[in-house]
Amino acid sequence: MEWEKQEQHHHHRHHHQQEELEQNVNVGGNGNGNGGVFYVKVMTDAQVEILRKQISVYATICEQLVEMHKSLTSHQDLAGVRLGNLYCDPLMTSTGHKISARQRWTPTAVQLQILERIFDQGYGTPSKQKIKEITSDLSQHGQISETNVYNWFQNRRAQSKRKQLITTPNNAESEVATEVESPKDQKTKSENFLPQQNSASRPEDLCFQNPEIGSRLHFLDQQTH
Amino acid sequence: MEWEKQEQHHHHRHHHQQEELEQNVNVGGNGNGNGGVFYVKVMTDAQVEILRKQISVYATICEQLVEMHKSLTSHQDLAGVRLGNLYCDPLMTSTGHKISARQRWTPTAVQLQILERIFDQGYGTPSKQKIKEITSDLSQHGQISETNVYNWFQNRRAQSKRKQLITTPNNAESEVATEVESPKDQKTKSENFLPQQNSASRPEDLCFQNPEIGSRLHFLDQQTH
DNA sequence: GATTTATGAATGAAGG
DNA sequence: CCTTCATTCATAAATC
Repeated sequence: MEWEKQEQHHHHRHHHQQEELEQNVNVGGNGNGNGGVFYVKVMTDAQVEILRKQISVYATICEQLVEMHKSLTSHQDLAGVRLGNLYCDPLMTSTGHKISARQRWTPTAVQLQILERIFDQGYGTPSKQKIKEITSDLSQHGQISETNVYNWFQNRRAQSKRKQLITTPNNAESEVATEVESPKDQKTKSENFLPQQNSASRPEDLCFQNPEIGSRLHFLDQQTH
Repeated sequence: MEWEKQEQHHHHRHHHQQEELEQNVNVGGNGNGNGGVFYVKVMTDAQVEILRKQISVYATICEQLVEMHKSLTSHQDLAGVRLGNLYCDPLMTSTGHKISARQRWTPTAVQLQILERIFDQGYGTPSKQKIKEITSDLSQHGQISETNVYNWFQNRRAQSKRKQLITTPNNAESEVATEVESPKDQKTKSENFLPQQNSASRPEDLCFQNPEIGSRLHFLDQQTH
């Protein structure tokens, strides 16, 4: 749609508010020259649809929250928390064919959270003894081995380091179309969505540190009522 | 900000899709006198980006709610709930599933050509220095980052390898039940079953794999079917 | 425009 | 630790 096309034109622009103002003037000033106020739709249907889609995802997350609460409070240490009617295929096909099992460990949400917490506490790679403890703890929340834990810390640290390297080194936002990337993300030619800018726009920051954005939150409240 | 002001002008409207459509017609019909329908860009890029940020904030809030809930419901062994310091990329759930859209890099034709040429020269994964050079070169032909280049080579090599395996099934294996992974076969994700509770405890999976998502704003009606 | 395919990206694991 | 590879997931692009 038109917005996408324009996005192309703005590949190298900066996402500053000044431009927002300018463009807003354009919108308001288009059409006839009379100074009269007419009502324009402020979002296209497609845009609204995108919005709706995303919001519905969050809605579902909230729903899942409820489900999870029920599950966890009713049988907390059950091996499998059944969320809704997830596709939890029992392990067999009708033909008795070999089914490929997931061959690598995948941390459960709870495990991940715990791991992250430990990681954030700042100690480096845990000692072997520590690993054992952690593994023991985590095994309450799913299959896990010491090797898994060890690898996880190794990889987590590497990831952290990498991110820092990419985020830190250049501060040169000076001139020409510095479409600076955040760690991994690329946006480039966005067709459906808006360019995700650098880490400055991390919602965490916005949410907990940037009062301005925070105050804008109620917009969505309006939308969803 | 501007956009909010516009919102003010429309305070009387409801946020229903039908009305969106109607208003769209209005937009098309106003302005200059020609009877043709023209479309104006109704949100500036900056405005849309702000919106995106807001959504992103909600994404984070939802995620943290989920995390918090997990903590509260399974915290027997946990000291306290730390919401703020969770590792979480703003745009992703803790499981790495993307919530709000983040565009992924797509190589331009020229970039692709160059990359292929370098790849064909046979050297393996370029060194970091090489990566930098390549990235630098390619950036003349479009948005790109070193990570993109690195990933590209990784994936390209893997692809090459896969193809070789497939086109060289020399040794006639006992064809009975050994359906080797064909390149398209990798989508059989629903075959994850495993005795672990992994998949079952990840609400996010459900969220994003549910095809019903996307059209409705029904908050808690979402899963009732 | 729904479904399928190709591929960018994320990450667990292995090797050094 | 670092690098590399294998696997997986999400999605852009292609196809129907």
